[in-house]
Amino acid sequence: MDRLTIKDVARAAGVHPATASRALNPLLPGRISAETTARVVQAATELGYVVDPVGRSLRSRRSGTVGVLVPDLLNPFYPPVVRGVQDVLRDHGLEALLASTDNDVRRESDLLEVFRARRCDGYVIASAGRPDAPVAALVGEGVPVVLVNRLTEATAPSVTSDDARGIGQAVDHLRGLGHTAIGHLAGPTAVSVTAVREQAYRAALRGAGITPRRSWVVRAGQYTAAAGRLACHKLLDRGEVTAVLAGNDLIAVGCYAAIAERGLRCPQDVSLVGINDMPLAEWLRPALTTVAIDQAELGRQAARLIVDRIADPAAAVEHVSVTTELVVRESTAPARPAARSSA
Amino acid sequence: MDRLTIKDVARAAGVHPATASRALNPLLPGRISAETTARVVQAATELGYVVDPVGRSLRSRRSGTVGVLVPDLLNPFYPPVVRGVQDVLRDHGLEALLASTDNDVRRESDLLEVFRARRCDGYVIASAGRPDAPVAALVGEGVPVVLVNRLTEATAPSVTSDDARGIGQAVDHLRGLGHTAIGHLAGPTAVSVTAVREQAYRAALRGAGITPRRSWVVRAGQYTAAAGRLACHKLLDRGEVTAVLAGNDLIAVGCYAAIAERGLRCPQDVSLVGINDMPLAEWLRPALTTVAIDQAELGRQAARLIVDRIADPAAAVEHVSVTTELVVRESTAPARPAARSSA
DNA sequence: TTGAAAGCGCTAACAA
DNA sequence: TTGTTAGCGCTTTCAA
Repeated sequence: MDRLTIKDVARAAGVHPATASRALNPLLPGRISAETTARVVQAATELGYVVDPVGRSLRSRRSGTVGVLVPDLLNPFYPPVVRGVQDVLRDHGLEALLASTDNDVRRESDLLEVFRARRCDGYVIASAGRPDAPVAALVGEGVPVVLVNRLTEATAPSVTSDDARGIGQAVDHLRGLGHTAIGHLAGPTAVSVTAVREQAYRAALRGAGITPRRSWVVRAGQYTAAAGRLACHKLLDRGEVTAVLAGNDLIAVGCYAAIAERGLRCPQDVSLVGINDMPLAEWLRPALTTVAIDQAELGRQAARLIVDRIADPAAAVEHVSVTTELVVRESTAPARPAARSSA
Repeated sequence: MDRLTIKDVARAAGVHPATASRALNPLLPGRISAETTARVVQAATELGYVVDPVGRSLRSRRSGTVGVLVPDLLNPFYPPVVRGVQDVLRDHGLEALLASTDNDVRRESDLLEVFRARRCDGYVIASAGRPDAPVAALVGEGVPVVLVNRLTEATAPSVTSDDARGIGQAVDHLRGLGHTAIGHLAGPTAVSVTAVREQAYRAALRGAGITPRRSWVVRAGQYTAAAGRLACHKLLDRGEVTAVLAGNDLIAVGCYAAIAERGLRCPQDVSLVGINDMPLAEWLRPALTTVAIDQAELGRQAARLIVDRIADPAAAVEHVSVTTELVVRESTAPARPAARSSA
């Protein structure tokens, strides 16, 4: 017993294969009578026919496939994004091809090559590099591309989280607790959200009537707990701040360790705020106060945009912003009258 | 400027397209002279030709694609597995199609349907359900399938982690610290590793000269921190155990919360051991003692097996076991002379 | 609205 | 070892 083809369906319905094909693709030009369509659809259903995407793809030059590129699948930020993308794509009969670039531009361009060979209809690119040549080339050729959480290039649609809003809330929250010396552990400069968050942090401080100092910002080499731990030690060595805004939750995780290693307590001695609200954030002790980003929503919006773009590559370039919200848990507390941290 | 085809390469090399095709696929029957091969390869390289997988797939009935099914991409256990799979597949010129079943058998069979339509050359199935119909059907049809961390069906190759080894080490470790009442928070019965771990736990206790009691085992409804917290409360309510072996690290995360909520301390009052050594395990406070499973290795081995199986579907069915190792951190300590836990 | 014919890019089968 | 031929399954012309 071999695989069913459109010919089998056509024969069963008593029509030409081309007619059957058209009946099963109702949106395409060349409409078929309701009767015929019904007959074909019934035949297809009864036989259990499913189109062969390979044959279709070869002829139609569409693959029903979207290439999804993330910088690091091991970072808990991305799986929910991917999930959101897949859910929406599936609703539109599209499949996601997923790959992780490991923050490597060379690898990114290799993977794009592979995707292109497979004739992806579009691309969702969340790899966090600054504007880079391969992606720019793609966009330049008019291939449908949606950027997620990347420095917005006006030429491609994008989805970003409105980090500034949540960071503003975080700073206000800390200010309300009496903190006036608030540090920031920024991520690596190679990642575009880093700059966004750092600027939002400075703006929020000013908005709260605090003049940010250079010495309050320490750069973590990566968005990892290990890098966060080191950076936090550096920041606390300076003995100025009573609260820390970590560049993301993984960096915050490193802060817990650094704070404890110095014999300090969170939140009594140092208040800590993360960004992302990753799955385990509420389970840390103390539970992490953090700027929640709805990652799945980022993914869903990205999928929506790419679906639109595939349907009409010439449509206006849309930029979507997903709102963020401070989630207050246990890692923030009123500032001590006198900071206990300095040497 | 259109896409390059094999005809372009053939023309440039002065040979027939079929010859060019063969030259670029050295493993296939019908060997080509070294000279010709060199000429073709050079032409292909110079022109920047890459085969069109769609055309190839239609003709050869191979897709260069492996369907990878995981139960839940949001569970930190799986991303490293996926990563391992992808790395090895890529070395063999194969791509992974990835999907998450959400522990839903219905969804699993839908996804397999999609994969089959795309003519995957093989399947790596890590969805954790007990032996189920769709997968059994696949195996029955002789389609290359590799099972990861599932109840071994002798008919399909499989990769499992040797949980018994690490669990044995964990129990010995606790015994050595003076614990004799060691509880276990088992996962849901629907997941096949649950039974494996529970049995290993009982066997290890007996091996350590301890008679396991029924009341020492509580079942968590899911492999999540929330379920672990509830189950841990139940276990501690019984006031018997001084140490807990959690069914996995997520369950262990819930235990931290439960222990703290009862005014107990880990590890002074209750020792805790997890299973998996997930990325954040070492960053929890206290750092989690856990049975490390090399998830990426699970993935790599699975990929190796599926590659072999695709090459020779009739080859002997191989079962690979990946070793586990106890990682001692800070969540385990000597048993207190008198347990402080009971009411 | 439907049918006829052609061909997407590639490689398997056969022939030389 | 290489060339010839044909066709994988589908959809898109073009014609009726």
